[in-house]
Amino acid sequence: PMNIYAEFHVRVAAILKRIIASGRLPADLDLTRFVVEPPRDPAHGDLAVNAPMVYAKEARASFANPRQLATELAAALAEDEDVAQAEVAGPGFLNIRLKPAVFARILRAALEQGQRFGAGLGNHSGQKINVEYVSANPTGPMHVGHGRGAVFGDALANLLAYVGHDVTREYYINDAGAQVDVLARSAYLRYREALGEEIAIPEGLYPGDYLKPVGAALAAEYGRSLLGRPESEWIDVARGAAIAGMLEMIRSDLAALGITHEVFFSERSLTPEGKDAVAAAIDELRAAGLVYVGRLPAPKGQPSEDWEHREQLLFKSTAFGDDVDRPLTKSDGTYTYFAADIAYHKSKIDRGFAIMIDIWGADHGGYIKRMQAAVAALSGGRAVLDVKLCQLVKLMRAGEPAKMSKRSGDFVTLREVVDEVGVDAVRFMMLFRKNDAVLEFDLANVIEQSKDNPVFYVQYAHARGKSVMRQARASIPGIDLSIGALARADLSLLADPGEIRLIKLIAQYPRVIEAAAAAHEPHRVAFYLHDLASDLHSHWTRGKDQPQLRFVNEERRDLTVARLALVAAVTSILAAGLAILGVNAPDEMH
RNA sequence: GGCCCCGUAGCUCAGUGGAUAGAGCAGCCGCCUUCUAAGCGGCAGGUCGCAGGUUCGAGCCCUGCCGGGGUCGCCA
Repeated sequence: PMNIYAEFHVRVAAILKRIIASGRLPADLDLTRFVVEPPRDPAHGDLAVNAPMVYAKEARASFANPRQLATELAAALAEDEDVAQAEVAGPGFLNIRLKPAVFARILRAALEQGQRFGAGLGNHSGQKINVEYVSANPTGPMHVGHGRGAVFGDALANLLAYVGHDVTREYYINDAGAQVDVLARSAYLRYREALGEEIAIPEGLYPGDYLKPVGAALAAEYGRSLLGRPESEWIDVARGAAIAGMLEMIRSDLAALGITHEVFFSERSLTPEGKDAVAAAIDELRAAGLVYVGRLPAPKGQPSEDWEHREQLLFKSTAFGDDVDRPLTKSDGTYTYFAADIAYHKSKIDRGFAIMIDIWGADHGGYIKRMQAAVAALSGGRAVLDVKLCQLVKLMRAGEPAKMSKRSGDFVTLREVVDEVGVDAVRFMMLFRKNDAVLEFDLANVIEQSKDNPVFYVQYAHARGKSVMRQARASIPGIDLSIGALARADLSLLADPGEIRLIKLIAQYPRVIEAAAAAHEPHRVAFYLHDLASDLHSHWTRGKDQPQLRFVNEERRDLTVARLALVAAVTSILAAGLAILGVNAPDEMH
């Protein structure tokens, strides 16, 4: 754990507490309100503290203005053994310049902690988090939109695990409802086809040929025994085989993306076909007075002709901030998807998860409030649900849009994209954007091996770092580049602005990780890695015009070891960050 | 009509309430007898959709508009 910004937040808070003890600041001052952060302009120093301005109002009684409070803080910080200079700037900023030894310490920590640098920060030790992602319906292959949610959820789970949470990765199988019966009928047609019949897939069934293997398997297992029978006699068999086949396909698609889940949770197991946990969940809500029979107002705007005003079983989600109460049963008396989802989230709560994160497609945005309402109701407010919406993916090829539609049977599948451009490109590009922004994904661009392609750019920086290490071993026989030797290097030799820039960026890594994890935003890691790669490439190239800046200097073994310590730290962080994103960090490019 | 997301350079997008709003692409000008030029440097490019408000301070928070997308019982 080596977050210099967090460390100094503690130290500044300690000074503020002393001022509070002296009676010149109120006792109830909220010490979480100020921040210690890297200043935007590096010329301002290493750390910027805004506490004097944040507490200007509370300080007014004892301090004439924020600058005066800043001056007192600066005087106290000047005593800190890590501080080279603390000065007041602007309206009341406190700018801190750190001693070089601090950065040497951070660099050593990065080297020695390796893939654990910046990990396990904060107080997350073992806190259980459930991350539910993908949850594509088992009715066909995954498309690129599913892939985005899958990659996002997987990277977020990696990130949360990295900072010390006990993460469970979960997939909710939507294997109940009418859609899987449609799937079963489609599979039955493929079964007949497998037995030699000429078939046509009618409108409304799934036309994709991915059901052919299911049909063939049914034919192999049941022969002609299911032919000519009423649907009621074969639908359970066909459904079971089709769901199993589709799940196998989806798991394989996910495996190709490097994604595995610990838990696959069946919706069907919750419904009356299973243990009917839905009834139990509804009973629990009813006991809390949150379930009633009533009528919903018709939707405003475009009036729907088939709207039928009638009574239905409703959950009082408005008691938790939802816009209207939500139905638990359909007109035929069966449960809504929402009712089953309530039972599912109750299961998560019962399994001890106080923090749940669901990754959904953007078309489910209107569903968030009711689900959070249900979680609040079921947990008595002790559990929280954060829902991350992934916007759609516009799949392009050299500027031309590529169509995709779940039911068309001829859309571009996720698997095809992964096979074409590789898992690294797919994962990185999907994480190189905020989850709630529409993603334009150009197949032609992401396989380009140039700086236009951020995946390649970051991977190349890693390979370049490794290459420098190889080069040093080759040109300086007997040089010791073990972690121990690098950590013992005289890091005060690193004085070039380009080197210092890299060291300071390394120092920010733990902070970036912590912030990304707290905000549930893995894309911040991707952007940070891009910045770090950029600084490494930049400094590397400087050695072209100024040979004295090159990492490897055969005349100066001590300097070389110090510089390689820097390179090794950068390389290590690139590898650690890429691992969080689930992207490979190659030792050389081909 | 209600709710949710988006609106930042010509394009694609970053930007945890802080100081002079950043990057990549596209455009223009440069750098390969080299630790991999698969790279780097520079120039140019902005009423942060509009208008109010909160704040010492707003691209960020609040309200209202405008534009784009999503969604609104009996799909999941």
